Amino acid sequence: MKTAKTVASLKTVASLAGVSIATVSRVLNGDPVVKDETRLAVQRAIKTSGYHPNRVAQRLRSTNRSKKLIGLLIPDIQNPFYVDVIRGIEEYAYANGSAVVIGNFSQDPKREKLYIDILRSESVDGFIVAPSHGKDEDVEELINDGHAVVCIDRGLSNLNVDVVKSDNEKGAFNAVAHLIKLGHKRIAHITGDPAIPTTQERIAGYIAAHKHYGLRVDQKIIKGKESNFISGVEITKQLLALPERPTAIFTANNLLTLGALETILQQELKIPEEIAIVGFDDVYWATSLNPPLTAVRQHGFEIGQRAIELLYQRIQQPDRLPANVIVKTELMIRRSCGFK
Amino acid sequence: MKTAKTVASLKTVASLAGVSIATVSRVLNGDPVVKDETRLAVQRAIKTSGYHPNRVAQRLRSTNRSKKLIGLLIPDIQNPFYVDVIRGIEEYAYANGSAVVIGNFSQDPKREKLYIDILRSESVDGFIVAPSHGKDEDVEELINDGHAVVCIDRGLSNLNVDVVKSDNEKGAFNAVAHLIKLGHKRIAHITGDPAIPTTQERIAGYIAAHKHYGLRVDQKIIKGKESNFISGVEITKQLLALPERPTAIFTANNLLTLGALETILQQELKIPEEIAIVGFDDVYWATSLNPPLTAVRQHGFEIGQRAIELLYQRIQQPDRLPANVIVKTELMIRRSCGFK
DNA sequence: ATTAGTTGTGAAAACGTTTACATAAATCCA
DNA sequence: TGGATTTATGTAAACGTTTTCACAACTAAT
Repeated sequence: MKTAKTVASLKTVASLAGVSIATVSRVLNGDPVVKDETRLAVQRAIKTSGYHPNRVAQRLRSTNRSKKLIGLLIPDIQNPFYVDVIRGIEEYAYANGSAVVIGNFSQDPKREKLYIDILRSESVDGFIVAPSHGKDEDVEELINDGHAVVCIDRGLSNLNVDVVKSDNEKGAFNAVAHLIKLGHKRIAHITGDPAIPTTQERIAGYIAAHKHYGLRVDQKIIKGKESNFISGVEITKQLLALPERPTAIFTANNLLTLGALETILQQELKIPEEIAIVGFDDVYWATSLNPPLTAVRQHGFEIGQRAIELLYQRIQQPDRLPANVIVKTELMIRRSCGFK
Repeated sequence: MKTAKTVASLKTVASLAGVSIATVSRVLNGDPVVKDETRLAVQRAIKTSGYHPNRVAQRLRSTNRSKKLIGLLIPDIQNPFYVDVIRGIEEYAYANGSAVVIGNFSQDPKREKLYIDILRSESVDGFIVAPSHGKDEDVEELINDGHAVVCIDRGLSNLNVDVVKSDNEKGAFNAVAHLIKLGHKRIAHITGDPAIPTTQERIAGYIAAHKHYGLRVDQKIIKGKESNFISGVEITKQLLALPERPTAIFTANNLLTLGALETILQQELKIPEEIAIVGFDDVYWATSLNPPLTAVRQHGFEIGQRAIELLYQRIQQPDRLPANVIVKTELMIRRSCGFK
């Protein structure tokens, strides 16, 4: 027969040590007031009973928490960028005895809302969110209700909030500048979902690079619909069918890059001789591609770390002015753009 | 000034509706005993007060939970296979109003233990675990203490427990058989960490295929140290340096595959003409590789789904006999092995 | 020897639920 | 009409903590 052992509680420990539960609680929380003798007795009782504090009861009772529970809302767990972010957050949480609840809402605002509700009623101590869009009312409400919230990857247009994100414009600028310096004159840009702020920033970087190097911008080869693989395939097809075909493509994220690569491969075009490519998002398999992919590296791990640091701060002083952390990107130059 | 609004509780709703908290609770839980009139009044009060049940209090009080909290222990969140598993679990959880707490322990048993402790004291309703090794005492203890546990990817040697995993041996068999049928006679196998059960099963499949087709097994070209990228690089180098070089490599997971690919690329060997490759783990970027990768597909999403289904069952009837679910694999034939 | 202060501990309330039990009101049947 | 039954609701305990307050036992000061 399998029955759940009744786990040791404060009461168990208290009677074992011959003290009240209050005293046990004091020992657990390191209250210096308890006599050394009692402390030892209690500690012994804790050991022998195998007591572990019940975090649920702790969370219900106290507002002043050291072992935190963090809610994390991720738009797409399949995207390796977010996986890096998660790892950064999780590393820090682990080091501080905190736990992380992850909700992966797959870019679906309805699902995002459900998760917010769940996490709220789990009374998590704070949220880290990549809002599904710039005007995300559910996240706004969360903040207005006094919850600690840090945004990653994208901010909120209506509200001043802690944000940690990449320097998207600069990253795009560098990528395109690299192509221009290699002699490319006709560079297409496959953008992500135009509704997402990062998309716009990357477009801005693309244009800025053209301006900076005195190259004309052709709006017809800046195209994008959604931020996924399919969209990458479709738009690459359109671009490759153009009478005046671009010599290079700059893709706005790793899924678009994959779509582009697959299409180029199918049409048996040589990279970089016939078409060069540089992508936003460096991924761990970029060096195993043939040829290895030149890519804009976002420091996802660091973004995650900064986000949770900010969140801890925000929990401690809710009135601190919102911070805006911009994390640098890095252009990883490999062979997919060719050499000069 | 930013102060947390005091959220509505049963008490708020009760006084608003002019009933007792017990009645409100009954309405919330769909108890048919309440009069329609009162039910309506209460529902109105719930609406206007914006009440959401506090899951922490619910969890503290009752043992009979419908909205579950599931603890998920993942060895390596960077591995896309586990990401698929997570998605499967999470999809089901979402559909049932449950939440998932993820702990990513990065193959570190100490970290695994910490997470188990945390999740335990968060009183999660059940655990889904990929044990860090076959004799995982922490997981065993969990089960012995009466918790609901389902293992994925690997079982427990000492204990009979619900397990969901791929048919590793068959998958490996098919991959190697495919190579043999294409005419390869000297096929190397880069294995994962020999301590992990799946590694052994895949080796068994490799050998079985050789036996089945009357091919001699050369133990010298079955090599492996760890299950990571570095190991893939190292062992591929050794294999390629062999006087009698293999014509094909079968890699035991996606990270090893990447290591192998990078090495082959660096040595400028042509795939599949000079060296063919087939990998365990199909990944979403396999079709964008040049050439596209032939791979054994594990149905991670389904594995996740089956696991959480089993977990729900186990929670409801703790004494049910442990199930052992084997999920089929599928060989995705692409161009990295060449054509006949 | 009395008072004042200090030190260590316990009793009890509170957090927001669920639920066993009690009870008031309404209905039934003889 | 009156007792038994049913129906709907309320009261209060319990879950495992934290925390306020009270208090007993000392110690120190007069």
